[in-house]
Amino acid sequence: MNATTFSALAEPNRLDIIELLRDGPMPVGEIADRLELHQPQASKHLRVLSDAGLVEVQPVANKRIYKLCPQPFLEMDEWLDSFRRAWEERFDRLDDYLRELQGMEKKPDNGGK
Amino acid sequence: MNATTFSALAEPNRLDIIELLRDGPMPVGEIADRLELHQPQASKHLRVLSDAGLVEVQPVANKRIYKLCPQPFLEMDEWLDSFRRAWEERFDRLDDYLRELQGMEKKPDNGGK
DNA sequence: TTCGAATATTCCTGTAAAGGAATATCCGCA
DNA sequence: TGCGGATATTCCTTTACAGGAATATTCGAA
Repeated sequence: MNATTFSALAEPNRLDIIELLRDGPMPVGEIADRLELHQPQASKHLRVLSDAGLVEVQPVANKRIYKLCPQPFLEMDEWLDSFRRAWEERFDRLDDYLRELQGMEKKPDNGGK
Repeated sequence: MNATTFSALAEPNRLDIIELLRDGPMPVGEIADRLELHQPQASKHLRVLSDAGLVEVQPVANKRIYKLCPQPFLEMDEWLDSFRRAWEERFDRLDDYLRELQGMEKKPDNGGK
C-alpha cells in the first residue's frame, strides 16, 4: 500500500472531489462550482489526484472530464483485507504480547501450572 | 469519511507503524527499533496516530503498548463500499455525462419515451 | 487566423509538519 | 525518596504544500 494514495486523500477538498466524482465523471468547471472552489485550485487538486492515479482525464470538446480510477480503491480494499484477517485471529491480543514478555524473561516454564 | 484518517496515514513512517501493529500490540521501543526510527520520532508519530483514533495505548509497567483501533478501518471499509456500489451501476459511464450534456442543450423532453 | 470558453500553470506568501537534539516526565523498585 | 528504564515533549530549522492572483495554454467555431 502506497502512502501517496493517502496523501492525495488527506486534503479535505480533494477528498470532496473524489466523493463528488463517485456520482459520475465531471468537467473541471462543474467540480469547482459544486465545491465552491476557484477554478485554479480545482485544477491543482485534480493534478495531484491524477498524479496519484486516483483520477483520469478525458478531453471532450474544450472540456476535460475527470473520472475516478478503480485501481487505487481496489488496492485499498486489499490492504484493509490484511487487517480484517489480522483482526479475526489476534485482534485485541494484548495478552499475547504479555505472554511474550514473560517468555523473554528468566521465568522458566512452570509446566503450565 | 474523515480526511484526518488519511492524513495520519499519509506519512510513510506512520503507515509503516500501522502495518507493523497489524501483527499485534507493541511497545514504543520495539516499534522504533524495528522501523529504525529514533524514539522521539516514533513517539511523535504515535501521537498523531493516536489523535486520529487509529491506535490506542495501554500502559504495562513502565512500558506503553500501542495497538490498532478497529473503527477507522471499518469506516474506511464502508467508505470504499460506497464506491464499489457506484462502480457497479455507473462505473465508466462517460456516455452518461455526454448524454447529460445533450439534455442540457436545446434537446426537448421527449416524454420519457 | 482570431476569439472566447475552459482549463492549466506560474509566482508568491503563509503555514503546517517532519526530523534532530536536548530535556522533561512517568513509573516501579531498592 | 532517589534511581534508571521507557517514553513524551519542547525547541529549532527546513521543507512541502495550500490558497490567491495573474497569466498561459488549449481547442472549437466563425
